[in-house]
Amino acid sequence: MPDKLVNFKAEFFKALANPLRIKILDELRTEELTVSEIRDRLDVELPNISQQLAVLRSKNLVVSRKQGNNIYYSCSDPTVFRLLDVAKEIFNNHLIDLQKTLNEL
Amino acid sequence: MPDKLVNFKAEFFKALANPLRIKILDELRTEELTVSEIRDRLDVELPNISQQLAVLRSKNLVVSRKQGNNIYYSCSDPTVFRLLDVAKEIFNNHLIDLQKTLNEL
DNA sequence: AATCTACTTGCGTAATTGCGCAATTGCTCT
DNA sequence: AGAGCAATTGCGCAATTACGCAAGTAGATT
Repeated sequence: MPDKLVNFKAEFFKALANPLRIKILDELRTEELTVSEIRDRLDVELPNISQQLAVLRSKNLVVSRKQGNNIYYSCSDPTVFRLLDVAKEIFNNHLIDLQKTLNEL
Repeated sequence: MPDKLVNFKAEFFKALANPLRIKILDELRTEELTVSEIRDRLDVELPNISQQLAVLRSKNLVVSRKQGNNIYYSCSDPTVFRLLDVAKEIFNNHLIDLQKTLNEL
């Protein structure tokens, strides 16, 4: 695997390696939202949201669009949600394994 | 999304958020390998490999099996590779977007 | 032009991470 | 028992990160 690709992946996963950023992305699954709307939904301080959005922006995970007084954020590539879904699948697999282990006791 | 799941995902992506760990996982795509074999393939200090394997182990991304003098590592859930593949896909999408932007200039 | 709104940036602190090096553990085989 | 090999652990340092708070910016509205 070429180094460029490996580093991209690492940077990419780093961007996802934070609960708040995952929650933000999840809010953007179906709609475009302003920073304040995200704040209201997640009940987190505005600067914190803004900062994590900046991280997501820098890794091109979200794009922003200014309209009037607001900045609307949306996900730039819906493929990202597949990552979240696969992660959930792995989570479920772990639960199943755990259950199997418990049943064997 | 429940907090348990969000945190799991964050922890999980954190485990993937490192070039060396990604390289290690990629080596384990097709075969079970000892720590020394991984070291030889990636040309990295042994303690470093061992440390990153410990991270992967703690997040249940790999499992180990002792045989004779060696410890064999393998990936516990091949679903993980789907994550790496989706990440590559996103990487490619970015490249395509970049190219489009360049062509428009 | 002054004010308001929406958002971003800067700063400080505490916590985490990667990695090089040395020391140690745990097996295996004489 | 002890030599030898494979792997892990501990330690120290530099770098990064999250997040709370305060200050700053930019465009809209009066």
